[in-house]
Amino acid sequence: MGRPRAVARPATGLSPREELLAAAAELFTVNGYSATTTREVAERAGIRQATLYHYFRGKEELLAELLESTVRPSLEAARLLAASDAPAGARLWALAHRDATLLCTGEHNLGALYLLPEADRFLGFQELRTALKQAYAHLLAPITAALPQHERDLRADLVYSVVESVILIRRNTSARAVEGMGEAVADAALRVGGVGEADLAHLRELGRALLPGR
Amino acid sequence: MGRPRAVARPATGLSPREELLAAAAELFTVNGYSATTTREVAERAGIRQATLYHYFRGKEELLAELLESTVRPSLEAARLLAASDAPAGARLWALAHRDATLLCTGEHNLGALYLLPEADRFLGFQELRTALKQAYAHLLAPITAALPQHERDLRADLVYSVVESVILIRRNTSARAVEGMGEAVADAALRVGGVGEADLAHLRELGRALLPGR
DNA sequence: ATTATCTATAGATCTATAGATAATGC
DNA sequence: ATTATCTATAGATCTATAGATAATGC
Repeated sequence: MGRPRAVARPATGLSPREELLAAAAELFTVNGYSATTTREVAERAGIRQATLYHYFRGKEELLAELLESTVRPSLEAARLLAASDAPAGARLWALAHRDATLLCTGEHNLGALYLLPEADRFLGFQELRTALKQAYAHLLAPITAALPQHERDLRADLVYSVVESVILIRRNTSARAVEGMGEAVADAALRVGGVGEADLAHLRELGRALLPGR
Repeated sequence: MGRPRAVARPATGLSPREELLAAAAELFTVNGYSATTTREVAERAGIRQATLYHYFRGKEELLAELLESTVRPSLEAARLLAASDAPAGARLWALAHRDATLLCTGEHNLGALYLLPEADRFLGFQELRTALKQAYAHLLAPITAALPQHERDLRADLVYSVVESVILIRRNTSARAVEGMGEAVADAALRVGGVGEADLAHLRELGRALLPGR
């Protein structure tokens, strides 16, 4: 109920709030946060600009919600894998696989939100992301145990950003080449971590068994 | 000559044009393009907003210039290495090293400009970047010759984005941990490409000899 | 005369708020 | 009465241009 919309449209099955988030997701990822106006978001969702404020306190709340809801599933996967008793390398492979797959699938390239300069200001999001990064570092630790600390930190950064690079690949190629991306990225993450081909083949086998939906 | 500035400042040795570019570099990389106003850029450079238009046609020209001047040195390195007769793997290592070092050094994290959603619109820049990406793909080709085409393309994307991930690392850690970054990234690029540890040690040796300043 | 700078501002936004309106529910 | 929406708009920008000004050079 409530006053009818000025522009009628076929129902999407989404709530107005969800329609607004979907519209913001598309516009923020493609055009950026500051370049996107509340009017564009609202009209794309089929409502007038002012009505957006019935569902969100402002533009910032839209981005905050998108950022957190995007990183949360990855963090959830990290927590599940932390409980497993498989070798760390296998869990790292599975985490990278799951994460890359999450970043590849989905209507929009939501990971691109992480790259927005504005994302740094959103502390709730940064906290979740730091936790995720630590999960990677923790799983990598046994693999790089022999290296000096400085090298280990660098490896951890590299492994984490190999996974994030899916975002760049998806943007650059603009194709939705999801096929095999999970495995390719998980392999790449372990290779960058310093795992040799023989160990990798073994860990990949174990890692596959840890993937969801099995 | 010309009318004196409203706000006097110690001379920087830079031309007004260069001061404007430096100011824009800092603001665009930290706050983004759309979030940065011409007033902020100008006042940071020590002049009034309107005077910016004496040196640039508009805000877009500032970003266009920064984007192209950032990617050009990498492309230059790629062209020099294309002429070498060292093994492709060694040249790939050297290119990744040079590129990572360029992205790490420098006052601002200029590579972050590549990540701006607005960068896609700048065709001159995109052309240069495509050429650089092709240089990587060309050097990687002999290494992945045995793989099916789809895998090869994916590897090429991964190798290229390992190098670009330096931008993300530099932003995330906010430290200027340049030390060893070139070698770490070049190693990581070859590992992702599928080079084993024994070959890597050899190619690294050859690659070092190709670095500038030797 | 030339030039680098300035002040002032037109015109076009953009965000967020105020308050009206047109539905349904009780 | 409640609520989701609307229209209208205040106030705050922001970009780019017009035209004045204060130097130097000839």
